[in-house]
Amino acid sequence: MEPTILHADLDAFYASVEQLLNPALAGKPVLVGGGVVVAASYEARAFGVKAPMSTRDALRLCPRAVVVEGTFGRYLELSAQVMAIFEDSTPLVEQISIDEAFLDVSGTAHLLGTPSSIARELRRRVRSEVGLPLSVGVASTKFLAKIASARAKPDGLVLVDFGTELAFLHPLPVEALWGVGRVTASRLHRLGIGTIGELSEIDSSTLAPVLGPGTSGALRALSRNQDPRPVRGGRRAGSVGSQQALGSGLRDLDEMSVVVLGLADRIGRRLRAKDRSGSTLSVRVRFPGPRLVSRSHTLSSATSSTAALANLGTELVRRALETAEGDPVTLIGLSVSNLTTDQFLQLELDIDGGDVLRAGSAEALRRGSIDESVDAVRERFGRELVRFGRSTRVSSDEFRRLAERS
DNA sequence: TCTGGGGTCCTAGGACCC
DNA sequence: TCTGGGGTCCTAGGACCC
Repeated sequence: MEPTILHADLDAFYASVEQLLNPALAGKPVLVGGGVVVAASYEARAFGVKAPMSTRDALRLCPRAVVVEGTFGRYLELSAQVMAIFEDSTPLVEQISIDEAFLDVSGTAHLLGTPSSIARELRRRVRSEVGLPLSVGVASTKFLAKIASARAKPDGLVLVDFGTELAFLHPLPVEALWGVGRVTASRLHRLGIGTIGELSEIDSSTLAPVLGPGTSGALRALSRNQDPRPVRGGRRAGSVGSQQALGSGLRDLDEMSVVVLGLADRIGRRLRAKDRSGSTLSVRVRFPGPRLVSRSHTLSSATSSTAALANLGTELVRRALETAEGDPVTLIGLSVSNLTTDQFLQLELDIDGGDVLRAGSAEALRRGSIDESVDAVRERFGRELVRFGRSTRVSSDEFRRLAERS
């Protein structure tokens, strides 16, 4: 018997795709990104280049590197092809980013062979059918499989068999743990803890005051390879967001509201394309320092309307600015959470003095041009949209006529 | 350290309800 | 009106990941 959790991770994904699409780049150091390196091929990493690093610094380390801007749409396509191959080996696939996923093969191992032979087959198929290198870790828990796949890179396979987990885990630095970043690592170092083995020996009365009871308990459990989290298939995103850096910064709220409108439009379109709506809008504003201020608001019903997100977003930015004392804003981010899946949408337009027009919209109509329809209705009546949420279907000839005119 | 843009999860306080 | 405890939701902030 072998452990049945796999972590499959594409190697230097964006850079590998660029090398695949343009064979002239194969075997050469490739940097993907603009001002910042988002991904670096292994040939570039050999010179010490890492993401994220400024392109200027990266080129100093590796002057022969080829810089490409990146083609995100192609990355999504190839990612979907790879995920489809994963789905062939088990229905329990939990995609955690564009280039990696957990697989639980406990249900299919008796049909397809041992977990490590399934992992070899995944690597072979992704290489031959998509053309990309894939590394896989096989272990008894999720986080250990993830550490194993990192050890397998580039283009390898690592199995951590039953009984060998702690011997594999304990010599590693605490930074190898999923969830230990810069802050937590430096707190652990101050306690004299450098390796996962040392972490496993520390008692909670020492650790909890430094990291808090939650993080302390979780890390102590991980250091003993205790990770009960199951592989969850069919997970959907819990939030949709977009953000924009603003260079040296903006001070004028009108200029910021233009940025907010652009972000709201991007988010609104992505939500509508997925038939989803959200009821909580969060705004993140960065000031020099850097200082981050966030403001959020929860609506009584979910929305995917560009106009509604933009109006509320601008209001939240205005509230965030109250803390700023004239500092320039260097970044604005918008994010919609509390997502629901749309079935039908109902519009209520406040026309005048308590006289409310209700108009229902069928899904097909909403998909194409609901925002334009809303804007057309609003223009026509000169009133603000007051409610835009999920509801049961209400048919309305009046609305259809208005929408058709737009 | 920041440079980008997309996310997840956790914590803690306060409001509100039973 | 205050006594108590428990649960949920909202908001703000922070750490972390790719």
